[in-house]
Amino acid sequence: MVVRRQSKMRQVVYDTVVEHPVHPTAEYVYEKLKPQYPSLSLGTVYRNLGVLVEQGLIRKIESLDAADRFDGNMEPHSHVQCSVCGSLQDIFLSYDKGLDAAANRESGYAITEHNISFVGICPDCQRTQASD
Amino acid sequence: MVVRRQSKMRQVVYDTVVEHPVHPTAEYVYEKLKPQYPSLSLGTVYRNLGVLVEQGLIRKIESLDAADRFDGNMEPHSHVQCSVCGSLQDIFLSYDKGLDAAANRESGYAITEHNISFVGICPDCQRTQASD
DNA sequence: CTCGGTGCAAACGTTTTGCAGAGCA
DNA sequence: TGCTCTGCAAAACGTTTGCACCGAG
Repeated sequence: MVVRRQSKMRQVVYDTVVEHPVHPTAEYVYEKLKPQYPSLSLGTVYRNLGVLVEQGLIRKIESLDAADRFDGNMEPHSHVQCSVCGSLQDIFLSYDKGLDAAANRESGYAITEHNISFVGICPDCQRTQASD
Repeated sequence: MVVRRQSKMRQVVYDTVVEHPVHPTAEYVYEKLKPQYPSLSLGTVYRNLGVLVEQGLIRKIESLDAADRFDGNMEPHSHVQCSVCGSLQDIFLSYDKGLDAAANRESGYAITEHNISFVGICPDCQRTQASD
């Protein structure tokens, strides 16, 4: 891998992902930083997110939406996404190695990891729907 | 929902998804049908895949690749994708309702479903790598 | 001075959409 | 006839990339 320099932009991109409670999209990171760094470009955000993922500092997670989201919490954990409003939250479950073994038995694939993603309705949207 | 007509194109799109062992992308379905239906357009394939998903006849599944894939098997099951060649295969595991309950306890979301996706290396690629 | 980082804009691959015409019920 | 389906092409969308310049080491 290429040796990376310290970079201001990469640092603030990283901080934004880690600090933000909801796992942000690239677009969100861009919008968030733009006021403070008016010269920032979206390409740089994508480039730095890519570098950070490659360095194992953040993870890319899929979501119901089209856009990728990024997660600064590297502890193994799952996610639940609200099918109504799209909000995404962490779920911490113990990693079940038995699933990998079972999957290997069935498929012959050498399993390296699994991801469990939940779909549901968040507390806020439950309230909103109840009061309809 | 709008009342849908029977449609030849929708039928053949459906058949292609269901019959194909590997879960095809929209592009693949298009390429597969084009020789037999030269006037077919990619827009129609996308539209029909969308309608079929909406009708619950097929599922859209995420993959490591950029393009969505579609799955004509509606039994609840998981998938494993090869991180080397991208091949995708079904995995049948019993649905563990306990996971949904645990996720609900942790997040407060009303869980409607979960998906387990495995990443691994397929038998073919294992052989190829071993012989390197 | 060298090489990585950046901004900008163009390009990319996938998917959606507006429109006018075709065709089933 | 009415309404859905279709082909076509353009556009939308998230993302990547080529380029020239900037700046840290």
